[in-house]
Amino acid sequence: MQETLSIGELARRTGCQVVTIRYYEQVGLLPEPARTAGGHRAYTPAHLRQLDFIKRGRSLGFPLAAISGLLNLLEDRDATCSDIDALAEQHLAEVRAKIADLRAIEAQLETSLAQCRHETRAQCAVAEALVSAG
Amino acid sequence: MQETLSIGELARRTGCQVVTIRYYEQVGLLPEPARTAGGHRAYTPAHLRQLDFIKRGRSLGFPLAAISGLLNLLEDRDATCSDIDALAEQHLAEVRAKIADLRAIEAQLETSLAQCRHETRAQCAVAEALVSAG
DNA sequence: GTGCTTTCTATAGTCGCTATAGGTTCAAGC
DNA sequence: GCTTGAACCTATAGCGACTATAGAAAGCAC
Repeated sequence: MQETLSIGELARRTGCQVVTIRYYEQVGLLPEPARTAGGHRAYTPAHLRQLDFIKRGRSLGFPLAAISGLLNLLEDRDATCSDIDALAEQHLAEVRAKIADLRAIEAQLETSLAQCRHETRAQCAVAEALVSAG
Repeated sequence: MQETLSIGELARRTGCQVVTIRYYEQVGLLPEPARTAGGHRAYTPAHLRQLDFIKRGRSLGFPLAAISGLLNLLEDRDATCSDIDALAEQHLAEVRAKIADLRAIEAQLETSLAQCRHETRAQCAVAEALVSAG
């Protein structure tokens, strides 16, 4: 009937790892595929599309739970564009918060490293920043 | 002889959580303290200083392994300032790499959200970015 | 001695995989 | 038909840095 894909082919086409695909199935993110007589997974093109979606979501940093929510929204005929955008907005806010955190860390490390004269260990500015309050 | 601190006091003074302090002991980052007759941990001011150090390292995003390395360097009389700075430089590079990743994600999310007209679900730019290659 | 808070240990869960062990199936070549 | 080697199967444990839970014991004020 339908052409199917082995888990290896699916991995190659999506850029996911085989173990990761099985993991997605285990946590309910990817539906269980049919099996061959020998018990090997036989995926359909629909699985390929869904895994592509998951992969893109992951590359945007969405956690698996959010991707699961997005998949539900896409299947829900009553869901609106705003519902989808709300998830993306929320994620964007988290991404920006992380960037802000990391930039503060970057600035502190830069300052300490710039101040350091690389002379004696006792005067190391990096050590200083860690030992005393700053 | 020496005034000691309970784990709760140590937590309050350092801003760590009690369970986290016990975890640090478990993984060998904080030395095992003496115990009271009843088995409660009795910390010294040296523990307080070390935990403060760990806390500052964590707030700079250093992984526990790096903090362990830094602690060893501080105790090693032969270690130089450059040894310490090398660890910080390496960490700074990792922080910058993460920032770059997150900024790319931020830009993509911003673009999708800006393009979205919030009209029909089928035309949602965010969904579009996830469903089709981009 | 009576409560109440703090502390104790041990275990399991979080997230998103990754690694390992030990076995089975499949596809191609002969 | 048979062999070989790759791909596949399940189950389990590990990563980092905690967090949560349960049930018991200690400590301290009144």
